[in-house]
Amino acid sequence: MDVAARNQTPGARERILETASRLFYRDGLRATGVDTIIAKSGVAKMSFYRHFPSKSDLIEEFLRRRHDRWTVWFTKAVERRLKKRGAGMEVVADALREWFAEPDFRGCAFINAVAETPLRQAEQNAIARQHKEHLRSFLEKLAERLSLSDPENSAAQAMIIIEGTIVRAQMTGDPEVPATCRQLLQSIGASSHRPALGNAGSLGKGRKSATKSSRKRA
Amino acid sequence: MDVAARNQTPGARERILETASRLFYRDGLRATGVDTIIAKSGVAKMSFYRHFPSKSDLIEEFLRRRHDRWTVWFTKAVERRLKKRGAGMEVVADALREWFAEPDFRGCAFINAVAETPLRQAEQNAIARQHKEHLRSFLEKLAERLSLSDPENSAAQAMIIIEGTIVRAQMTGDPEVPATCRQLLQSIGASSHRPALGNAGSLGKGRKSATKSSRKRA
DNA sequence: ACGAGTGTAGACAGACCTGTCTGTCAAGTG
DNA sequence: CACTTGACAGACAGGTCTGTCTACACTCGT
Repeated sequence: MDVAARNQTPGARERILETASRLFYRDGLRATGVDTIIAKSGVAKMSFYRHFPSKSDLIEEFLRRRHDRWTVWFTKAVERRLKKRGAGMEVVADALREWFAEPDFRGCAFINAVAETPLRQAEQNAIARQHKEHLRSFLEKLAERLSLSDPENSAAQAMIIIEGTIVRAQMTGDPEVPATCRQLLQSIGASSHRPALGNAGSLGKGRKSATKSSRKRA
Repeated sequence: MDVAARNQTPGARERILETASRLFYRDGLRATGVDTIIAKSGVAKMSFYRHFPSKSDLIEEFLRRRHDRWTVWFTKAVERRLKKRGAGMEVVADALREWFAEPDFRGCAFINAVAETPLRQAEQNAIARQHKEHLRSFLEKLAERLSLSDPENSAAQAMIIIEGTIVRAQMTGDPEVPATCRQLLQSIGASSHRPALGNAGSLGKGRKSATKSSRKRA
């Protein structure tokens, strides 16, 4: 029996994961009980525990899956907009706007996960951190491609702006948030980029040693 | 019996609130049960329910209290640094650094509260939103005092940067985060401010109508 | 035909959760 | 002294949570 053969039906595992993803994101990890997931996905309890030995396993799988899907979507959304001539880091804001417009948007699943997880639960927090590091790395490469000054610092700035934008969108619901995000993103790493505006300095080589970020964590 | 007479002892209510504040912030709202709070604050169950008819009431009181205390601390921390000649919006980053250095720092209690609260719990979310609106308003007045261009827009930018900084500090623990925040804050509303660097435009009057933020919410 | 794998249905255990209730004690006040 | 007020101690109810277990059905490949 090959791999293709066993995946012909939607399957219990898939239904569980789909339901769990929706509920975990909408209501929170802790607020969603396994009984609810089992009932809503129309599955037997033993089927649930056959596929996921514990709720934690399901949560971790949910986070990994969410990382995969979100990253694929985000990368495409950015790359698509990047094709336009003269496009820069600010296209990220437009991608985010698209995300925020989804009717069930409730912030970043990873920020939310960390927010409701005590420090002792190591695994969940680790997955969330990895997701963010992945995003940061993507932005650093993007900064390089765009010939921004100091890609590492530019990525660090972009991360702050992006996280802030997501949180603001979640908490206020204000539709102006992506526009403000766009302004901010346009201002980073602007030294060797788009010489038309030509305002060098002021950012990226600010006072004191602003870019000693090579050695991290004390 | 006047008001002064009944508040002579530390009291059960105070102990409950103190314990709850610590546990709610450290472990999350949902992860902290009333039994634990009652046990750790050395109080009888009925004393607890006399002062707080339900757990929700305690949570709301916790949030209101946290808002009061944090706001007092933050205002002072900013005002103190603002006295220095030439100080601008970036002093906020230094205040945040001070906060992040606290050993039990685990992000913003209000972001965390919203993150773990399903949309249907209106009251908690409302208090959190009010807290953020209060902060935004403070920043707008600050922007005015500093003669930044478009105070409303400057405050909107600052909010994104601040929220992002808090989330980054919480998720990565990277001690460089406040420095990056500082760079970003220095770049906002820079048109009529600190003419030495003199890089006008590029921000605040970016492409399209970036500052139509007067009409909010659709 | 048979066994392995996957599924459903639902009882059950044991922990934990919020909230109620009874009863005792000590300090302050008329 | 009698009485009120606030606090303590802890049993209890009723619900929900995670996770286990038994029993039965269907579909494969061999």
